Amino acid sequence: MSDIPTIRDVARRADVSVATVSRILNGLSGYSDKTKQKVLAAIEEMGYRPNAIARSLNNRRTHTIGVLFPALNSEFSSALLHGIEDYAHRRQYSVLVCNTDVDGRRTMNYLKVLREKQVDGLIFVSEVLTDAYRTELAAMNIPVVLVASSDDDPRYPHVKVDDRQAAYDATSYLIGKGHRRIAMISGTADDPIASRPRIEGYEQALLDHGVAALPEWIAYGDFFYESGTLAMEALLKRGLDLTAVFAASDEMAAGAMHAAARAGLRVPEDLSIIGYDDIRLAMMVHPPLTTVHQPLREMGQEAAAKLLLMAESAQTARSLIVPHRIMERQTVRDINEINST
Amino acid sequence: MSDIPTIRDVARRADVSVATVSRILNGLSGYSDKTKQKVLAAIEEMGYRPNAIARSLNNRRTHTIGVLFPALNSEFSSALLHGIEDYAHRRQYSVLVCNTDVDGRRTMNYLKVLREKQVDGLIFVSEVLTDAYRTELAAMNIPVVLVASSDDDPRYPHVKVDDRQAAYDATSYLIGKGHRRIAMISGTADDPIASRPRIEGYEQALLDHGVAALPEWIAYGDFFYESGTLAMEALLKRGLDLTAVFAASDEMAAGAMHAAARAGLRVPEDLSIIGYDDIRLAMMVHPPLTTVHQPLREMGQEAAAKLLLMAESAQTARSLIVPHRIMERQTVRDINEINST
DNA sequence: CTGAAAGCGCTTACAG
DNA sequence: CTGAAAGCGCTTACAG
Repeated sequence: MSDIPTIRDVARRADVSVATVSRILNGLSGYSDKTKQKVLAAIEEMGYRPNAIARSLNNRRTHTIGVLFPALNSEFSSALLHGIEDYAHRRQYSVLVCNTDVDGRRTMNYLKVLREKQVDGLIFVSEVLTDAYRTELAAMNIPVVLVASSDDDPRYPHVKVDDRQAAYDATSYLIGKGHRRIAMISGTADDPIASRPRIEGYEQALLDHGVAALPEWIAYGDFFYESGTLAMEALLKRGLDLTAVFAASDEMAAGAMHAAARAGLRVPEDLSIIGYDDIRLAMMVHPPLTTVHQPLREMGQEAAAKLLLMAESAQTARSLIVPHRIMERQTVRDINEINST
Repeated sequence: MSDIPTIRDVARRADVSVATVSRILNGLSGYSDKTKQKVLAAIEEMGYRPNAIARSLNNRRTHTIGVLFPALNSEFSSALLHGIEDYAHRRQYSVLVCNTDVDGRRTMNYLKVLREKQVDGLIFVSEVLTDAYRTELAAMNIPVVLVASSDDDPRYPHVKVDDRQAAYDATSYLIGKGHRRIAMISGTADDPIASRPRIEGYEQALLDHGVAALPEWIAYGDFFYESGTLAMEALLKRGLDLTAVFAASDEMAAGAMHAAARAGLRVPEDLSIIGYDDIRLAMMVHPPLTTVHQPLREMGQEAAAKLLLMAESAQTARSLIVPHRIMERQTVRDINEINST
């Protein structure tokens, strides 16, 4: 009595075969309306629910996707996850979250688990594929989409902004406001996605406007708040007499604002700061942070959409560069006005 | 050749039965060391990985748990999720995230999906159980743990702080700093977990210190930033001449700080503010927010630990009230000093 | 120490 | 329109 009813129990009760119940459950054809009513009634009475595990064993589809993040506890990740989960749910898929913790071993471990659990697809967030991952992915033979990252292998499409261009635009924006002495707070030096291209965009913008780009104008952090404070302090110590800073993440920008305040600098009166990401934090700091907006939620949705497309049609999706834009708030001062006054 | 190898393929290759391969895979006894080597070699050569779906069908255990959140994109949720995921992973469990979106229908929908997918347990975050949920949960017959919420049913243990006491302590802290004209920004009025007890704690602290607790000193928000700004503005409009505010979430506290600044009030010089949660935002706003610390990450871990205990031992875990504490930063001014100067 | 066989709860040709 | 039966990839008594 306390046993969970199976399709057999339903069949017995409705006095039909399990095949018929299965057909009705799956909306296939091949039964009279009378039979259908009888079966539906039995299902209702018994409180029957199909076992998705058993179903998956036949179908070889679990309607579950895996998402790998390097850091779960950042707004960046949760905004993306929100978008992914949203789309997946709409399409009746579930999402398994994996926190790789910026650690290769944990990623490999997760890949093995996800393989065993037969997920229908995988989304990598902010992670660069190593050869080991590639080997494992090839063996898994399921669709993969990268978010805020990219790979040369066409089998692994990505969804991201044009980081180089976005950094170029952020820097140009500062220049447009009359700034010339612009420093940058970059993320981890060796990150080929979120650091190198942004540095290049920053340098290119300076060069295109006749400003020299010097290494000592760049300080390195790790994208998190504390490192932004440290980087800003380092920059200040160098005595560069700067008027503006471009930070490669909003958290680092907030950290920089903190360091500036501690050094007696007012933002934006004494120092202008522009961030990157436009996570909710940006609008919650004071003054609200001018930053490069990345449509994180949409990026998550797009990535999920591509993944499911690949999972259900076996075709490979195309990469997508989503538009970024400068979100003007109150941390950048226009010095042009001052000069012309 | 491109087919994924199964346990049968391994058995054939190692020239043993599938039963033997299964035993070796599961670390059971009953085979010679020579056989073991042979099988392990075959597994290695073929790149075989057991199919967890098939295994689950036998075991009736999926080693997967579900977590339901009302809002994925808040630091509050992601800190909890981080703790849950962390513990689950250590114990070889996977976690399925569900964003219920403050919407009953979506919760019921998720419960059905999680039931079909045969999760081994469920964690509800910040959600009050309705009768409909209870019915479904009873039918699922799997362990459930509540986080930042609670329920009278002893089958559903919880992990949370003592909200009433925490609010009492926050308010008392303000009083200890010489404040008497203390307003409160509460969360959604009808929330029996995160609103009622905190309001009671606030009022009790006032009363215990001989200060009248009046309804007009309370403004209501929804825990998010924007509502904090609005609530603060409403409070200011009432002309209460207040010196301090207790906000029931850090986001609302940050919003209140914003409104205060816009009204020309300096924090903490003109207005003291204390928040609730101690999410990372609290240390990133300026000045850093004094707040009630909830050990979110640990709460997530504890909840997961209780859930797995229940899932694996069939005993029911006990509820846990975790310790909160006042995290002193820079948004509360001590007026005692001033008065005595 | 080892294997044949039943079974987990479904789906899906196949036959009627 | 309907059912018997094989099969999905494992595990687990049971027998030897």
